[in-house]
Amino acid sequence: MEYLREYAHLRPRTNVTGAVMRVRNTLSQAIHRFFHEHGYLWVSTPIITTSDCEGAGEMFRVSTLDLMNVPKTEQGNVDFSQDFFGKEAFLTVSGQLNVESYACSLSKVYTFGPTFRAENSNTSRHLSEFWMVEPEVAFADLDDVAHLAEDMLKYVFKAVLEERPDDMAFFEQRINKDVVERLTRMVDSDFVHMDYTDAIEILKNCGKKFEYPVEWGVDLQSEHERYLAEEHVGAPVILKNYPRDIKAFYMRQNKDGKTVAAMDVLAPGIGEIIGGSAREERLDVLDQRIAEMDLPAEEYEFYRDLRRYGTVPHAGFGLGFERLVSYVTGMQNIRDVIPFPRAPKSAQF
RNA sequence: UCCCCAGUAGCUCAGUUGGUUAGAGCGGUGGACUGUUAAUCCAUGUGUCGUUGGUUCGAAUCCAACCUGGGGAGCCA
Repeated sequence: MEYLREYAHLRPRTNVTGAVMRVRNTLSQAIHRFFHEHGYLWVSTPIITTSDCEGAGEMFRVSTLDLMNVPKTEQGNVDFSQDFFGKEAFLTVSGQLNVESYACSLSKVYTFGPTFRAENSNTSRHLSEFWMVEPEVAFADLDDVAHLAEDMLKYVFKAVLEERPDDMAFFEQRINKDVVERLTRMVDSDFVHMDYTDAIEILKNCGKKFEYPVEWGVDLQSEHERYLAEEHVGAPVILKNYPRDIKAFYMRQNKDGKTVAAMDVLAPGIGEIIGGSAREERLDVLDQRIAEMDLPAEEYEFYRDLRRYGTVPHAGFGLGFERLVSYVTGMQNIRDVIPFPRAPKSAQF
């Protein structure tokens, strides 16, 4: 597979890539169909953004300035007022902040489009350019979107099993023998929902030695997530209500003052496939968080206005589309489930 | 970005106590033979041994840095 990535004329003609791309197509069609049938509107959020504070890591710069001859201000900084948009611009790392605006007017919306992260992530589950599905629901809480995630996953798994049995049989035979069985099992069984606090207890009492010790308040390491999803549950598990200190500023504070209404869906073999939360709709609480985390408040004005002028409780999540394709097909490397993978030091064709 | 492993012929790989002209299989090419069907037989290999530099009388082999890929970790989806 690594070798094939170097040959753009060959890779798409192989049986593996053909099967992956057919399943990928089925999954994306099924996602749109699921949301459409449930009354969601597809909102295409911008790919170019001038907000450098979307909160999810390094961004790619978008500019038409001449790199050999960059205009400078009197202070010697780069003069972005002469750039194409008259200010700094980047490729988006998430449509969430934008789509929240539309959730608060159209109630049930989702984005499905490319996102870009300039992180130096060299792993089999990260891409620099990947597609993300982000539903956002007004008047929903964390449990609502946890169940939405579960329903959506079951719907698209069922669609793949029904529409692509030939390709799934191929993956079962050649890539991963469990791939059909685990999807079939999941379609008609309830997901395990678990509080972070309970997960910590399970990890502490499981008798297994971890390289990183477990304690309430720590971020779960890969080895912990893997134990929960692969050994303890043996299926995707939904973890909820994480400590506030390890999560993003926009997640809704719980009453206990310690945790935040966040959830992750952990899939065996892949890890985090979905990350979501209830959004903090109370302006004073949000401002307090922005201050605590030392974020530039002036960058979040439109986001604050969304609370200031008639606020609405809402929640949503982000699904890494390629991670979903990886899980469904059993393909181990995420670079093999996208037509033209982009990763650090790698952007051929 | 960190740790580990790998990079030798078109492909898959062998080759280290450092030693003369660096190997095999497959493929390719030329020929022979043939009721073949993964044909067979004979012939045929001057390859920046990933890159750059260093150690040495001598480096594919030892050292350093870098590049690319794989596995793991971090970041996250």
